[in-house]
Amino acid sequence: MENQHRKPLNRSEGHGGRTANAYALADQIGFLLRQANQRHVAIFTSRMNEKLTTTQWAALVKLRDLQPCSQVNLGRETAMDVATIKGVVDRLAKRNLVRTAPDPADARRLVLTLTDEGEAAVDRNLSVAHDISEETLAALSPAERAMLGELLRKIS
Amino acid sequence: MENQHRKPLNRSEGHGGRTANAYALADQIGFLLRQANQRHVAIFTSRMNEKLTTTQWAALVKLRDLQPCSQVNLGRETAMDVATIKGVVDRLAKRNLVRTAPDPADARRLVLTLTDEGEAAVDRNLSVAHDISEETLAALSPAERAMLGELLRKIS
DNA sequence: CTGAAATCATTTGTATACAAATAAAGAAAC
DNA sequence: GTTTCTTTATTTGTATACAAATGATTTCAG
Repeated sequence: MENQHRKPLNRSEGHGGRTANAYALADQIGFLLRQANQRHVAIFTSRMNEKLTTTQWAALVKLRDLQPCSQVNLGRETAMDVATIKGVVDRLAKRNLVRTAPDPADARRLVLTLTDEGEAAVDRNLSVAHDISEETLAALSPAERAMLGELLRKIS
Repeated sequence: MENQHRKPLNRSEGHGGRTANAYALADQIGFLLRQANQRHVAIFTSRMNEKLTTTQWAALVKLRDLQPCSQVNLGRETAMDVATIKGVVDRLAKRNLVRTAPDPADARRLVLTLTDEGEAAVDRNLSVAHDISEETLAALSPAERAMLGELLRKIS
């Protein structure tokens, strides 16, 4: 039934010299970013073990490098909003991958560290994570991968 | 307090010849895509009128080109899961920007069209949407923009 | 003509994503 | 020492995002 009975009408043709054809969804950077991200997440979900999500993994890996670390700082380092990192940390703590404790020096703060299970989960999955990035970028040459990284950093 | 008392330990050093330093979150394609997407969404949200979200806008613009169109098809064309497009269409219908009706030829289907208000909202915001993409890509030269688009398509 | 497979839509559940409001605690200014 | 500002964390609400299950309807194979 799709479009079978009705010819598409470019309603804004003639308006201000810019036709509707000038704006194609498939060419918009937002659309391209969303699609690329979705495919990456799908690859991640299908290959990562222990039902870890992309953001849970990011939090674990970053915490391993920064620990001990405050929750707000971990959120900053992993590009997550304060409400988002709260939820991610809660779920990781619930799975006993992360330990939380009050900061003796500053009662406002929550101090995060990886548990032994958390450290082990990171160790076990580093090569998997590497393979995930590899699969996401499989269609690109090494030079193209470097270029993509540079261009994405430029627009972030 | 961050890392003040504890030197970072690269626990996996010596394991299989690949150090933890080989996996830096900030270099991962997933992280870069997520950050670029977040910045784009923030720009979109701050500039788009009528509290339209990126996915609502995508649905409106695509529907304008495809209408009349089934819900499942609109979801496919806008890279949205069947549960997701259902929610997006519900919110647009609730705002009277989209009309839904059963398909006389196929009782399984929901046929979508834009209302007059929906058409008007698209017309009013095409140049805004164009400016949003422009701002997202402002740091890139025309050649870099084309390259980014091509690379993102290759990994989608 | 009948049964199986496929399609479309809805629902439920879980996980982000983030704005905004709120509260507690620490830092800074006076 | 007090007041104001900033920081950290939690909570609430709204919007995706998608897997999985379910039901109705259409299509296809035999």
